[in-house]
Amino acid sequence: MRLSRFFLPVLRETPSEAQIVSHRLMLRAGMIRQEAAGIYAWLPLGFKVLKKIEAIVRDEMDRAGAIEILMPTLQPAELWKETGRYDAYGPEMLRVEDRHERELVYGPTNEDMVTEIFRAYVKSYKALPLNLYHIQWKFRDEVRPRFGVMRGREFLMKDAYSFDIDQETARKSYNRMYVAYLRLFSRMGLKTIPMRAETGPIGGDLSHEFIVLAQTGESQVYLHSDLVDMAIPGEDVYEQDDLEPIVRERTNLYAATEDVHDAARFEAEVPAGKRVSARGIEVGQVFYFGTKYSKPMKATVTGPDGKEVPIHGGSYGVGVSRLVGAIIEASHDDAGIIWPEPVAPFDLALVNLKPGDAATDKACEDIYARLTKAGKDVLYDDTNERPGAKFATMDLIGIPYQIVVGPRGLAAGTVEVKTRATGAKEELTLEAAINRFGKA
RNA sequence: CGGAGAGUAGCUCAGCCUGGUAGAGCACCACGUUCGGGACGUGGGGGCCGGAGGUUCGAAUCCUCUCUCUCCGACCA
Repeated sequence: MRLSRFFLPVLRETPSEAQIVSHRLMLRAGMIRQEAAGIYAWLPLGFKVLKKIEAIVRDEMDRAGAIEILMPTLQPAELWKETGRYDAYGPEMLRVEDRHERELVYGPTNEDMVTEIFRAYVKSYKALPLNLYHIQWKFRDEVRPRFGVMRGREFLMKDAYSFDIDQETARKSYNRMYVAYLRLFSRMGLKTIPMRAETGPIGGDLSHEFIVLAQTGESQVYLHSDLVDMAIPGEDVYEQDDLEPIVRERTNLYAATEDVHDAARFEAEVPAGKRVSARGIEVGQVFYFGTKYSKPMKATVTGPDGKEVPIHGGSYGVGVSRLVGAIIEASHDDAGIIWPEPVAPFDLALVNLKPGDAATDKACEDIYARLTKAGKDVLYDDTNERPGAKFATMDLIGIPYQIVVGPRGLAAGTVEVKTRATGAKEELTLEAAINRFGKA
């Protein structure tokens, strides 16, 4: 993409409404545009990142054996009345009426609907376990939206729902998602810690929140320091039938958000030198809720013994749009965002320091053409901005690598390759620079 | 939903107290000089001053109502 043809409305000044760093940087980098309180339009740069995150989530869910569907944003109110949540959910749920005066809700979550879909088709235990997920926009009419996309009213969420014949197998499904979450956040360059959590309005009795440690986190968390650098399971982990050991290794160590924090237990279970108290951002949550929905909704299957039993369910959410903010909170510096490579909006930036200079233009076009052909997503800054402004923009939008091409370097036969995260600069020949990134 | 604050140009803000036909910096456009870490000059475009009432000869400015947004708290992926 040529920057001169791209739509990248970067702001030099910080919009006054933004308080936290991720919100400020997302506005400055031209990633989002606020349209109403807690409601954002995604501009090209932000949308690219959102899609990258979504793709990683999807890929990991598929690996873990979940099956993607897509449920609508609007749901009939009857479904919610059937489970009693129409009243239980409160004003946070957006309710609308269509022209026939039928009540609809803009889905804040999908347990009710997915259970309805399940019960319509699945009648035998032989179809289990089953895990259906979708990635869809949700709406929760928060009293006080804030922090940009970190707490919007409209947000993109991946929600998966597992169906099992009994508690024991449901536990396996739960563990599978637990491990999938460890991997999926790690793949985005995030360190997340699973923590015991309250179950909230979703209900149930087994739940963990996945928390990114960040100084600007919204909640206080307490944990055993060994959890921080625990190895992430490899991609072949799903071949194992029983993931309990991996889960147990973590749940044996104390980790809790302040809602469920027990100071006495914390001190009893964690040696003084291992106690960590930090701020965190919740990016995912897993629940096991048993028959909470299957009983009232009569989502039953016939078991091997011929008896009809309600399925045991779990639900598993990832805040996809929130992750964009969370990643920035965890990875930025004074100059701007530092994208982890897997979620970066572009693989690398190519900076032409002197457009109009024949040799510089030619070198840039050459690099651009060859890297693009090699499958790299390159942002080519071919604008007439002054070099300082170009560097500031590139640092702000946080593309992992920059190839800087100018007459001075070319005279010496080199271009500069900069790594955003470390600030490291190398002088390479043009060929060396291309080869550095050109192997697709 | 309680408490606090803000709505004036795309962004950051001044003007309001003490009414008199709307400003600055940045951004944008043109020309020129510049050009390796956010250049400079000259000229230019852009605002029914959130909305509705009211007071007044006259309202961005005073009064009333209303909408929106932000912050702190309680609540949440």
